[in-house]
Amino acid sequence: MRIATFNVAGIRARLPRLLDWLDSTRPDVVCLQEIKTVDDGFPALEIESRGYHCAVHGQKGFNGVAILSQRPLADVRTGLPGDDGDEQARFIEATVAGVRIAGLYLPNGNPVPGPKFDYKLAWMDRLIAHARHALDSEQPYVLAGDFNVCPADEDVWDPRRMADDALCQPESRQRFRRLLGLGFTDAIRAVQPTGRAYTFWDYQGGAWAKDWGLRIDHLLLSPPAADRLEAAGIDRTTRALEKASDHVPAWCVLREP
DNA sequence: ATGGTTGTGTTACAA
Repeated sequence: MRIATFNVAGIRARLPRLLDWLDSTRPDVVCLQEIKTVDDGFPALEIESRGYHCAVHGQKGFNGVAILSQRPLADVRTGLPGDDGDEQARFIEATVAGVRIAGLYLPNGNPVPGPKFDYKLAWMDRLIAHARHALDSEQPYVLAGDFNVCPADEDVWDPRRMADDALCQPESRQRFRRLLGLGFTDAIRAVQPTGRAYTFWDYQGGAWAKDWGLRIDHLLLSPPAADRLEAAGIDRTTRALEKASDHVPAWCVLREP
């Protein structure tokens, strides 16, 4: 089963690129972030015409997540538990062929310090609590999405210039490490333990041309999921296309049981 | 030097 995550930065602007990529790579499941539209604005017909079911958790103008799957999506849940007052559409979860898959768009958190950074850390605490609960099941569990966290300095084009950024703060990294401490495996680092594996290049300042990137899109696998890990990678070349997202897809392949 | 780019949905805001 090939599972991918892709921050599209606006589903309507990105639809041609997304459809081309679906046709050429044919992932079984795709977690999308930053669709930036309400449920009714999601181009479900076009995506269904490529053979994908859609589960959507949208929001007007900002955020918004979705899961696409060639096989039917079961037990869809939307919203991260732990704060009934949280209106931001950043979390969706569904089961495909016995694998529980969460698609998440973690808050950016800039500027630091401030209320947005406080919200990021609180959101990560809720994610840790939810993930710990999900691990109680023997069911394979995958957390896939834009985590807005660079786990280590080698995931940053220039750690000194990014030192004040919310994506690189010790508090953000500590919470990411706490997820790994629960037993999750970082799929990309499992196949490529060191070196550059960027998934994001800013639109500004010619970042792509200079390879000024960040690794912030991740797939975390529970132990029963990691046992089935066969391959993982990053579709770097999509960043060079016309009308590209500032993120590229990251993916992993789990052996069929 | 407080810049630069993109998307959404109106012309400000988030990333």
